[in-house]
Amino acid sequence: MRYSKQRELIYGIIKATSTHPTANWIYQAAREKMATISLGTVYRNLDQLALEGMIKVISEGNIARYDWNTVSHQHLRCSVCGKMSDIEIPDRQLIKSIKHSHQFDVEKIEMIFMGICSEHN
Amino acid sequence: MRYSKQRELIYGIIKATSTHPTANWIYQAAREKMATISLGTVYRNLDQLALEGMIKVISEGNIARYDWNTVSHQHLRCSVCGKMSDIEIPDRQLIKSIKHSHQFDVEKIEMIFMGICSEHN
DNA sequence: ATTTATATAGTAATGATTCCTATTACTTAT
DNA sequence: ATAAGTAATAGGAATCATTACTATATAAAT
Repeated sequence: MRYSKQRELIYGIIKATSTHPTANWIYQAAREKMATISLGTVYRNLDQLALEGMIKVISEGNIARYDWNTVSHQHLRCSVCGKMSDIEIPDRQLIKSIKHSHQFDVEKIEMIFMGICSEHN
Repeated sequence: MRYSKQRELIYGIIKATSTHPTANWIYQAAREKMATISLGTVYRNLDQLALEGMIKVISEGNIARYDWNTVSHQHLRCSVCGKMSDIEIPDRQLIKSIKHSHQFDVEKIEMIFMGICSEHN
């Protein structure tokens, strides 16, 4: 993966927000800095950044979201305001017990907790 | 929601499999029994069945899957064979601790454990 | 049986994502 | 510094899942 200013721009945009943006949101933000950037470039770079482990992909409700926070964490999604926030869930014990009970080697966990956030209950 | 033989057919197809099928898979299966059924009908009925709590929707990797098993459970997804299987995860304690730590009322949990199943490790 | 309202088939439209290709721009060797 | 080689880009077309639209059909209520 060699350097490109498009990728630097895209990565910078992701790192500067905590809104877990979609590809299209990132594309719109990128266009304000570089008018000619294309949506395909955004997708390709998101894929590559994810492949290199520099960002995380969250797939929920048939639309991908991207997250600069790559340390193991999960998400709370408020059904009122739609906001997605981070939460750390200890999973060592869980992974171990799944290995025992199902002989399944867990490599990646994606949890989404849907409900009502503190501002809307 | 009034009776229709299309819905009965669709529900029957879902109940008869444990493959966590996609809408298209269900549509193909339905067409073998009723040649004129339309994809829109499949989607509409899946939505309605989910709304009534008769089936569960699993959204993973930008494609929805449907599950007749509506009791709380989660999924293991094998990255080799793609098979998705069920697992029960006790979540009472987890919900309670999220309420405490984040003042967030969890209503629904979706967990996907990606890794290697017992047949491929 | 008639009326009323909901469901359907068929098709068009949308939205997210991927694919394609000619062009551009890093990188490396000269 | 220049040229060659390779990877990345822009722009647009194609694909796939899902939703929307509309005229017709069918279940339910009277």
